[in-house]
Amino acid sequence: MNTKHKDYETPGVTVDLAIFTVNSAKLKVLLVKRAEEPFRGQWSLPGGFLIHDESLDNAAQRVLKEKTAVQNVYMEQLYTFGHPKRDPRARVVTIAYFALIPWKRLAQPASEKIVDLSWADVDALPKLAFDHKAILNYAIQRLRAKASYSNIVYGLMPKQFRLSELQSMYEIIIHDKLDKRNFRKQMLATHLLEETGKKDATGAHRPAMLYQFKKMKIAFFN
Amino acid sequence: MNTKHKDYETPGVTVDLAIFTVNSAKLKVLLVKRAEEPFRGQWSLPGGFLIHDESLDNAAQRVLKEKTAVQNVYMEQLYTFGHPKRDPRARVVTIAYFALIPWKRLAQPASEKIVDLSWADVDALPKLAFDHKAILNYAIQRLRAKASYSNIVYGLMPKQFRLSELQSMYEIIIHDKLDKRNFRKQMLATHLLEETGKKDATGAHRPAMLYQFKKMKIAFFN
DNA sequence: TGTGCTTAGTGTTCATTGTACACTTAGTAT
DNA sequence: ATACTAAGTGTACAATGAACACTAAGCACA
Repeated sequence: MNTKHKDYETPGVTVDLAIFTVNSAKLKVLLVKRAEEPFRGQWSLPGGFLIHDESLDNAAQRVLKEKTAVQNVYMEQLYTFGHPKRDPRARVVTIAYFALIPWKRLAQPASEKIVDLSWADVDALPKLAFDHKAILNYAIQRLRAKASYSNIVYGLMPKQFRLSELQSMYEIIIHDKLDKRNFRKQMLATHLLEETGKKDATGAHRPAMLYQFKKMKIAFFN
Repeated sequence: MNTKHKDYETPGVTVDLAIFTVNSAKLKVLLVKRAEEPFRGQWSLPGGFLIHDESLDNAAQRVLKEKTAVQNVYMEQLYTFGHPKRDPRARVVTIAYFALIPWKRLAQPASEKIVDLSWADVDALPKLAFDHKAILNYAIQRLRAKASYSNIVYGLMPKQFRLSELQSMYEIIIHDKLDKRNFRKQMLATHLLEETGKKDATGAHRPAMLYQFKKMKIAFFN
């Protein structure tokens, strides 16, 4: 258990977050412009070193709150990346998380002010620092996979929404068109949705019933 | 990026392995009796500190080889555990892996000799050191889940086998009986199996055709 | 006020997949 | 030759998934 043996080492331990939202029909991820070496000036995933007495989940929550000012959103541990050369200066192992935030919950004016933060379209990413491109690809893959067999997409929806909005969210994530009638049938069959009684009368057309989730809990279909 | 800041710390980083095999119709996991404090004398999952210039996967492979003398078996990263108090003496973050080994590939005489190693029945586990019980439960859950929607069970089979043996393996993992005719239909429909032409004529009954996997690659059904 | 535009909302048919179920075959043992 | 054991095989029915088009309700504008 002696961590000072010459062959052993105590790598730095960080958490990195792939924080997703959807806006303007595009899947976006939060990027941070690095203020320090290495990769100064390049875009990267938000992250930070593990702090004393803080669990991994807590560290991820802390970073999330620092960068987005939101809490209580869907977050899960993704994978741990530890290639010896992933940081050019020192050995750093990073535990990657991914999080989902409904666009409406983001304080847009505040985050727009911070020039070093950017919600980047995942289909038009800049060059990223470290191995963050690989981490992000892994996160996107997981998000897309889970969207097709769970209700993880719930994490991106506002409190109340039209079924057509929910369908659009699925379509954006899985990159495919869905049949309106089948989609509604399936969603209502899960009994995870409930009518609010309210109607959304915006637009020059028939108003839509607003729905909400009975409780925000991730369920698995099949 | 300064890891010496007072609030930061560089925790120890280990890998721990849940190494499974099946023998006598029971799912077994490899345990190691701890020779040192903390938890001296208690059973634990095999593991070890990360070594300089070694990737996480390599570290896991190293531990696997040290304890079982096998290589080239199915292994995947499971989850990373980092509760601040999971090791009573120092902060240690551990990246858990799980591995599957066909019983026949284990050099039984050699491993039996080592009194500090034990293949424990997962339904009759001793008290485990650290949070290894939680890690193991997580691993078992993942194994059972994956068995039902992938061909991960392949990792537990010998080179050649009867279909009835493959069915038994599934039944042991998922803890349920399967229909013989439906099972065979489904397995052959994947086209991942091929007849060897050989027959296994052991036992006082009709000999069975021996099958093998076309290539050991994990596929997903559904 | 009525005509056109837009999105909301709704069922049925058909194809595919999954599930339940029982008898014959080929060998060994006695 | 008879009994025992596991191997091997097909069909009918149920459940699920996929394709598909029209009516309803509101707004805008002439």
